[in-house]
Order: sequence, then structure tokens, then C-alpha cells
Amino acid sequence: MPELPEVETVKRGLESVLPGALVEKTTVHRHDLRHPIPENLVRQIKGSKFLSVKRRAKYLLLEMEGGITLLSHLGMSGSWVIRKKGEYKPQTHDHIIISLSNGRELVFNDPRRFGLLLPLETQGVEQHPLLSHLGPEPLGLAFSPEYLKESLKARSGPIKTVLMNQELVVGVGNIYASEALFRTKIHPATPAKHVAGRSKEIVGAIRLVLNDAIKSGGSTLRNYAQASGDTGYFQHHFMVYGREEEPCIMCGTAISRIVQAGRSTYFCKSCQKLRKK
DNA sequence: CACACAACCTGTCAGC
DNA sequence: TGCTGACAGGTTGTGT
Repeated sequence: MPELPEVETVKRGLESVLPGALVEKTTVHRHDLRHPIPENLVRQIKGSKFLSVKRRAKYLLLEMEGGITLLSHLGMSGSWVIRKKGEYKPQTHDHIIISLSNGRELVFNDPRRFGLLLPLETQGVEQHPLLSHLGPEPLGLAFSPEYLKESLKARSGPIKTVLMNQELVVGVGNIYASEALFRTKIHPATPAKHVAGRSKEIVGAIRLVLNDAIKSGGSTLRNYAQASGDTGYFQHHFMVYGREEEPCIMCGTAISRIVQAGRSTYFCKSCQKLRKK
């Protein structure tokens, strides 16, 4: 489920419940996620209080008392869900269950196990190898038209793939890259350097799409997106993603699907013409 | 260096 | 009904 809007939605859900809660008990059913969950995690956080919930790129950072931050990533299929104790019915692929002092349970479920949960030292956590190479936040000031222009100038790869590179800008994944490009009328296969001059539009479109999606509680395709168990509804606002063969909302032309770097890209071949330079 | 691609793992769905 | 292949919102290591 997880591009920036979905992770931001989960973050807000956790934020309303976690701060101030103490860890009473942690159960780990499976350790073998993308990185193995350290054996000492359970001991390490027992009795500790959650202080805050932050998001960096598509990562969640659960800051705890005692200088520990739980770094989490949802991968392709991960979810954090908060449930009232007693109402909890175990699900397949529930890998971690953290029982809290406020009558809730925090459950990490992840069928494909591309997700991540690592206890790190809060001090200098941004310097951790998983975070240190990340580019600017797309909704922050550092992601400026000037910055993007400079970044695109040197890249010959297709603009859609380049926008998904987390070293250039974080949080834009397969759905929102297609959606943002449709709004700029740029063909997804255009060499990035050819549209460096249109960085202002691209920045604007990315911000617009991500903000709209956050307002909608993210997109829910196959799994629950929100910590409450509710579904987001931005999927109903997709203009091109997943709409192959359906009419373009602007011109009626059938939406196309191509594969770029192994991922599906959706676009309108009439609205988004591929032009040479 | 920049880019394409496979791999990681499980579930679902279309087609035979 | 059961099998097979394609595909799924991400990231990383390897090869060219």
C-alpha cells in the first residue's frame, strides 16, 4: 500500500494513539522480514513509552523513551493496525504484536515480508544507511523547481523512472509518478533532461497529487491502508493508474499501459505526446 | 556513473 | 477444480 500519502495516513493514525502509551508485551511471530528483527527487540522496548511518530520518505519512525526509535517500512504489502485488546482476531501474516498500556494493540501485518522493523538509536538516526541517501521531501521547501531542474539536467533516463528514484525526491512511487505526469501532459518515456525546463510544472503536479491523496486518506488497492483499519479512497480519483483501455477523462482516448524498469506505467498517448527535445 | 533488470515473498486473478 | 503465468503500491544488489 505504501507511497508517501499512504505512509503519511498511517503515521497520522498511529500519532493519535501511540504517544504516551507504554509497551507491556511484544510478540514476534516471524523475524525474517526484509531485515531480520533483532532477537533483543522484545527486551529492548519492554516498559518503554512511545514519544512521537514521524515520517521520513516512506519510512515511519516511532520514537521511544530511552533513546530508541523503531524504524519501519511497509514494503509492498505491510500495514500497521491499532486494535482494542480483546477485539483482536489474529490474521495470517501478523508478524509483530505490541501490547500497549492504553488498552490497544499495535499489529504489523505483511504478507510479502518486504517490510521492515528495526530498533535504532534515536541519536543520529537520519545518518543510518537506510535513510542517509534519501532525497528531499516532495512537500518540503527543498524540493524546489530549481533543485529539480538541476537534478533532471544530467539524466537521460525516462522521466517516470527518474521521479521514482528516492535519491532525487522521496515518496513518489509507481501510482503517483503516473498520476503526476498525466497532470503535466508529459509522456512518461521522455528523457528526463528534455523536461528539465518544465520542473516548475512537475513540482506543482507532484505536490498537488500527493496532497490530494493525503486528504483522501491515501489509496487502498488490496489491503487496508490506515491504522484504524479504514480504507483510503484516492483510488477513485486515479486519472490513469490502473485504467488501461478506459477512456481518458480529458479526451476520451483509451489509456495506454507500458512497462518501464519492470513497472507498469499508465498514460494517455493523446494528451501526453512523446516529442523529441 | 547511470541505467536496466532480477531478486526478495505471497496472494490473486485470468485463462486453459 | 486445478494448474500456470502474469501481476501487485518497494528496495537493493548485480551486471552492462
